Amino acid sequence: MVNSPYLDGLNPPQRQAVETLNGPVLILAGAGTGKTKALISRLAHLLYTNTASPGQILAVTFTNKAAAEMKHRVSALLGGQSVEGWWIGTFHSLAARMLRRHAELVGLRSNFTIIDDDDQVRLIKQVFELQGIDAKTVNPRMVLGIIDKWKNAGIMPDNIPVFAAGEAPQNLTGSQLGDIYKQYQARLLTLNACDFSDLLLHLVNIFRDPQNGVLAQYHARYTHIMVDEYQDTNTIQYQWLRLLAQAKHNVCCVGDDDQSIYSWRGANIQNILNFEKDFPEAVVIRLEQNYRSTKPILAAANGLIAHNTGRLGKNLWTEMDSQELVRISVTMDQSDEARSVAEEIENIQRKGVSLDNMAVLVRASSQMRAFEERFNIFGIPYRVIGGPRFYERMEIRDAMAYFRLVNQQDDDLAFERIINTPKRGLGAKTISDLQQAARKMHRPLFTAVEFLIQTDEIKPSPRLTLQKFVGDIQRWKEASTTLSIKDFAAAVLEESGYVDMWRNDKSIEAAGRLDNLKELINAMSQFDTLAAFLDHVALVMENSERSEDARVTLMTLHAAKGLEYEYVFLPGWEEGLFPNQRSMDDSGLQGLEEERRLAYVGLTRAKHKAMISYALRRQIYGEFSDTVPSRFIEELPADTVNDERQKIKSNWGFASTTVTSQTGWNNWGQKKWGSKAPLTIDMDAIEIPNNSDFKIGQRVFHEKFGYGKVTSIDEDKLDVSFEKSGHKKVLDRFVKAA
DNA sequence: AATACCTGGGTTTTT
DNA sequence: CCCAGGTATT
Repeated sequence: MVNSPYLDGLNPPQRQAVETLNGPVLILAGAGTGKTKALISRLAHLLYTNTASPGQILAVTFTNKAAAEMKHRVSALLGGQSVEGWWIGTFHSLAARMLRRHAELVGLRSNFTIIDDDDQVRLIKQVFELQGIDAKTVNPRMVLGIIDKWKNAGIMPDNIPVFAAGEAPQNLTGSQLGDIYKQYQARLLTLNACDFSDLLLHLVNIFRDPQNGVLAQYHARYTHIMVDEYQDTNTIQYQWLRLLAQAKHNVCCVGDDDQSIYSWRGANIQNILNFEKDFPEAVVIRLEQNYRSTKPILAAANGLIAHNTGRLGKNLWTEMDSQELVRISVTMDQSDEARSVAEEIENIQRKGVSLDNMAVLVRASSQMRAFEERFNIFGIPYRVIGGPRFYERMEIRDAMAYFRLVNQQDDDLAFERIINTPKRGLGAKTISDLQQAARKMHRPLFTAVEFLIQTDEIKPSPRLTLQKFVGDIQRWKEASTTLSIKDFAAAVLEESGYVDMWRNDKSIEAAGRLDNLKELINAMSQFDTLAAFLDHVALVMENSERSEDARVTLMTLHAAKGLEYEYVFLPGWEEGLFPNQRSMDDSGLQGLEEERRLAYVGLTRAKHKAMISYALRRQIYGEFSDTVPSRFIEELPADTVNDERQKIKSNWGFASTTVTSQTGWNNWGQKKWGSKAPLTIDMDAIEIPNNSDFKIGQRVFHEKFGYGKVTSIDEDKLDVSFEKSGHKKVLDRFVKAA
């Protein structure tokens, strides 16, 4: 065999996973067991042994990050060789690439637009209007959610489920929903566009039609298929895979049923079981040695996930001993929680640990604000992953609409978005006239307008404006083929008056928006064609914000999958928040178990130390409510945790009190959580500190805020007027008498 | 047609 | 509480 450095340092099951090149392979790989390493080594092995050439390998990942990582590592393994053009990518990006070649088979043209969720909503609202459905009584997003679920399950408009009377969601009838779905799809075709889920749905439909011979082409092309994060595949993705793999059966899927956290998006753990059914000769390999976390962390995670039923079963182990247990702590409220995390971050940093090695993983993005605020006060640099995204900003979407319309004139959504942005004096009336005319002509808006401006149908003033607009688009279209992408973009934004619109805007955000537009133009320079750039934005949608300096990472648990950090903070472990109430209401025990898997994912991100916390009160929609600690805390084996609440208990010595939970999250919607019986909270475990030893007017010292005078006292909360930091509400245990 | 107020709904998670 | 979208007002 050829030199094979990638085989060094693999443990026996990893090595088996790498060397079993032919036939179906299912790798059940626990967190931190080196599955990516195995997958990448396997890809290298396929090449080194001449089992497959790059063009014959299809490597599918779930996230763009994972795809980028795989490309990067494969390239490194091959001595820096470029992997450009290899079939490594997410389900959606690979599907888009394929669909562009066969678009006409489903009634699209190859330059079809992939619309974002903002446009989806706008489109569905238009469909509502056509059907006389009031968008105020029926939530468009909900309906889109239903349609998307169907799409992810491979359900076409003509075979949607039958709803019993009154059973259909959103107070619509089943036939109404079917009509909406149908019209939505029809509108998409008219716009020469598709939504995200369509990429796979269309392709599966193409594959299923033997007449066109497309599937046979791909069967001949791809000899080996690999899939990462297999537990997160949904039905349509699975169908796509199975169709592609059914000829040669050389398919290798890597997954962990304990990390399945996307069932809400249609992911189906059953796919793991289906795999063994569809490919009965599959070799199943388990990777169980964890190279990431210490024994206490792993024991805590194992103990927690053991509460789930219906697992495939896995026994993760590690050789890494540690005295550092999983810390559990409690704070007064979320800002207190954020402060305590910030302080701990500074403590860890003082020990010489880089901020890059620390992460705060939250259940819901609404939790992030408190941390961002506190990090800003403390001056702790942080990066947010998965927050408001660059490409979702208004100015970026506007700019993109210009580019989209230049690329593809049937894109009415783009047309509508920019026709009067910046203001060109075209009011709602004119625009709705145009829409009506276009509808009558059965033409996209742009084509209709192209025609109308040659007639006297439109009044002189809007006519002139539209003539200019149409001329601009046509000219830019020309420019897009002659100029560099960057110059083209700059020209469009400048000549359209869009940049000027923000230059003339005196609001505070205007400068930031201009910066973002500059950044957009810069980002575009990496692309050869406009189409390539548009695809990138539609499919990747992520901030490529790469900063040199060390930062704490703040993100959701979902976004954290696949990542690892030395120190991991897990705040907000409260009933209702985590496990999330809606998840449990919607999906019952299944929902709870998915939440638990999410907790498992969180814990197993930590290499050295995990720190769980919760707040006694949390503000939801501006209102404070009392919380109950997450059941997951109880589920952690006692010998794996360092429960700091115990210390508080001995310090304050309080009796147990029965609290009837009337507050909780019941202001959130109409739902009340869990309150079958009054909840008994062990007040020993919760800090209600002694009455303050402080008196009004007393001079005190606070670590962060310095010296000040107490102005009022409310139980344990002091109002202090600090000499340097001004008036603050602080907890008495954070100040000393001075 | 452009601005200023107001209301109601939202926060689970994302390719 | 905070935002987007809608309505009222100019």
